[in-house]
Amino acid sequence: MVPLDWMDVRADAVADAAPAEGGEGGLEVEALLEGLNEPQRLAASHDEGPLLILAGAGSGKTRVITRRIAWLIATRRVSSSEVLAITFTNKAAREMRERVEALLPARGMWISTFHAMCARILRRDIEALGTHTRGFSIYDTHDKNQLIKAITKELGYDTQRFRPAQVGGWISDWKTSRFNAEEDRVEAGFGGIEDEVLTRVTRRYAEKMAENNALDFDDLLVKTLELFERHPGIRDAYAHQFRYVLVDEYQDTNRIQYLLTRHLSSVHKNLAVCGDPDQSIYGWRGADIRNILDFERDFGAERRATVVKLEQNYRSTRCILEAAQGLVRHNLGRKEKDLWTEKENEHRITVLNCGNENDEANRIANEIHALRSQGIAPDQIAVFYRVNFMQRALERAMRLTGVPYQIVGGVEFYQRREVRDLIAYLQIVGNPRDDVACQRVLNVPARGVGEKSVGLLAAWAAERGLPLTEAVRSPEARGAIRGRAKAGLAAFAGLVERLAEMKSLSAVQVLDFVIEKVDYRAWLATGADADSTNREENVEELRTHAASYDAENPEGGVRGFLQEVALVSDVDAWEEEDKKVTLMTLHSSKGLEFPIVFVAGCEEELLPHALAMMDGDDEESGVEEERRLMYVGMTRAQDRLYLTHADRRLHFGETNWRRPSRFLAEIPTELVAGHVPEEEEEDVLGPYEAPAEEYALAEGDRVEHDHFGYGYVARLQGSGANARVTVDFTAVGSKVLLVQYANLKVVRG
DNA sequence: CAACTAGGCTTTTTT
DNA sequence: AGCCTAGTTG
Repeated sequence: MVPLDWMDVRADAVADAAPAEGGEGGLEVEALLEGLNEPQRLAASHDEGPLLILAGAGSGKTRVITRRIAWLIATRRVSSSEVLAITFTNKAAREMRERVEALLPARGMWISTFHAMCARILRRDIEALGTHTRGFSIYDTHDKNQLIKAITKELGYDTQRFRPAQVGGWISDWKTSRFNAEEDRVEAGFGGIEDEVLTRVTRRYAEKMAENNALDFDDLLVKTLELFERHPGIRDAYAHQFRYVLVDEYQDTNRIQYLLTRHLSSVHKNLAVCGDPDQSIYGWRGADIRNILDFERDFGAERRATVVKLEQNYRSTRCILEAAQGLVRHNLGRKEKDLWTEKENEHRITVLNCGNENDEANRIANEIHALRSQGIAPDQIAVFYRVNFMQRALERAMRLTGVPYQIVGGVEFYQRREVRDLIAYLQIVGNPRDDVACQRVLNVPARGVGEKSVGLLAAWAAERGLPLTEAVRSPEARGAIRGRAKAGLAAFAGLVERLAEMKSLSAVQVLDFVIEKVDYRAWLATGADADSTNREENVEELRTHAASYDAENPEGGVRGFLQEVALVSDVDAWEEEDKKVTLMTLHSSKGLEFPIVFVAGCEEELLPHALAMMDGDDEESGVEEERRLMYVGMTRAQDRLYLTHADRRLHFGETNWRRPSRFLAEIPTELVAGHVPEEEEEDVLGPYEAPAEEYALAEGDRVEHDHFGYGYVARLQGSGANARVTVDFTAVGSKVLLVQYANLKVVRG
C-alpha cells in the first residue's frame, strides 16, 4: 500500500495542468494521450457506453487503462472516487494506482481486486444481511479446509475418503453454480453418498461460518452479490458512485464477478472491460471465457458496445510472437487476432532436450551463467513451470551454481506453521468468535491441553451456541477439566482476556505482546525441527511485515492487517528490484514480462497436465486451456525464449519416462533452433514404452546374485543412484540392495 | 491423558 | 513440508 502523503509529491508536469474547462482537448489533455497508437488512443479516450478492449499479449494494455483513468478524471470532471478499476492481483492494483498518480493528483480511486473490493464493501455493509458483523474473519483455503475436516468428522464420515480439499472444491462449485445461467448449472448430483456428504457438510459449513463470523474467498463475492440483490438501496448507492467502471483480465472472471460487474455499472453504464480470450487460464476455478466472448451481447443491448482491438505487440520479437501464435492457433473456435510487432528477430527459440529434471535445471542454470557473462542481469531472466514441485530441482541447481534467484509462491510464507500460529492469535483479537483460530492456538505453545480437553470445551460451547473463546473464559466450562490441562487452560484464558482488550492496538503491538507473553521464540527453539532458526527468521519477517503495514496504514489496525494478509497473492510479494532470477508458475506469470524466459517441463502430462485432460467430460477444452497457459508463458518473453523438456522426471520417489509436449510440435519449426522433437506416433493408449535396459528389473523377476544366489524381486524403490531393490533369496532370505552395485542378472523363463 | 517420534503419504494451477 | 497414524514415554 502506498502512504497517502506520497500522492501530492508525485504530481508532474502533466498533473500541474489543471483539468481543462469543459474537458475539451486542450494541450494538457493531449499530453495524456501522447505516445499512444490509434486504437490505444481510442480506448483511452472512449467516453460513455460499454467498451470492450481486446488486448493481445504485450499490446500496452496497462498503459491504456492508466491513461484512460487519468483522461476521465482530467476531461470528464469525474472525481477520482467515482472511478472503479478491478485488477487481477493486488500488485497490479498498486502499480496502476501509482501510474495514474504519476499522471495527475488523484485521491480515493477504487483500484483493487474483486476480492479486496468485496471485503471493503462488506466491512461497511455486511450487517444488512444479518449473518455476520463487520469484524468478520476472512478464511483462506487452509482455514476453510480445517473447518470442513472438523465437520466431516463430526458428521461421521471418513476424512480420508472425503478429503477436505475435495469437499471444499465441491462446496465452492456449488456456491458458484447457484448463480450460473440456468442452462449450465453444475449438476452437483454425484448420486449416493457423495451427494449426502456434500449436502450435509455444506449446510453445516454455512452454519459454522456464520457462527464463527467468517467468510471464505467465495463468500466475499457471493455475500456482496446477495447484498446487492437483497438491498437494492445499497446496490444503487455504489452504482451511483461509480460513474466509470473498468475490469481488467476480464477473460478470467467468473459468473459471480460478472454479475457484480453488472450491478456496479447498472446506473451509469460506463463499463470498460479489457482482456484476451487467448489468455484465459482460470477455467478450473470457475472463470468463464464466455464473459468476454459475449460482452457485446450482454452489455451492448441499450447502447452498442465499442470494440477496440489492440494488436500491435510492443514486447516480443517477431519470432517469439509467431511461435506463440502458431501454437495458440491450434485451439478451435477462437477469434483470430492479428498480433504484429516491429521488433525484429535476433534469436530463434531454443528447445532443450534434457536427461532428467536435474539435468534440465543444470542446463538452465548454465545457460543463465552464459547469459550473465554476456552482460545480462539476473533480474532480466525468469524461469516458469507448470507445477510447484518442479521448483525444487531448479532451486537446487541455482543454489549449487551460484545463480541468485527468488521464488514467487510455492511454499508460501503465510502457510508456514509459525506464521499461521501467530496470525491465529491476531484473528482472535480481530474476531473472538473465530473458533478455527482459537482451536489452532489453544495448545500452541503446548499447555497440556490435549484433544480430550478441547473436546469437552467444544461440547460445552456447542450446547450453548457460544464461541470457543467464551468456553475458555468460563470457569464453569473449565470446571470439568483437571490436571495439567487445568493450569494450561487458566493461562490461556488469561491471555484471551487480554487479547479481547487489544482491538484498537496496531498489528505489531499485538504481535509483540503475543510473542512475548507465550514465549513463542523459546517454544520454537525447543522444536526438534532442524530448521527452527528458519522459523525464527519467519517470525521476524512477520513482525517486519506487520510493522510496515502499521506505518503505511495508521488506521488499519489488527483487522486491516489480517485482511491484507488474507488477500495477498504470490505475485504481490514479488520484488522486481532484486537482482535475481525469478522462478514462478506459469499461472503467476500472467501480466508480467521478462527479456529472457525459460519454460521448463514442456512434456506431455505436465504441460498439458494429465489432470487437466481428464477433468470433466470435455478433454479437448482442458487441453486448450493448457495451450493458452503455454501461450501466456511464451508471450512473457521480450527477446529470448527457451523451452525445455526432460526424458525422465522424478516425482514422489518414482522416475517416470516423459514425452515432449505436443505443444512443442505445434510451434512452426523454422522458428526453433536446437533440437526439434519429432512428432510422436499415435499411441494415445497405453503407457509410454521405456527403453528396456532402464526397466531391467521388475517385481516378480527371478534374479541371480554373485554371492546370494537365486531369488525373486519383491520390491523396487527410488531411482538412479538411489534405486533399491528388495530380493527374496532362496538361500539367505530377504535383502535390500542398491541396484547399481548389486549386479543382478535376470533369469528369464 | 498428553507429548513426542518415526515413517508413510501426498501436490495442478490460486484469489 | 506438513499431515496422519501408530507406538512409546512421562
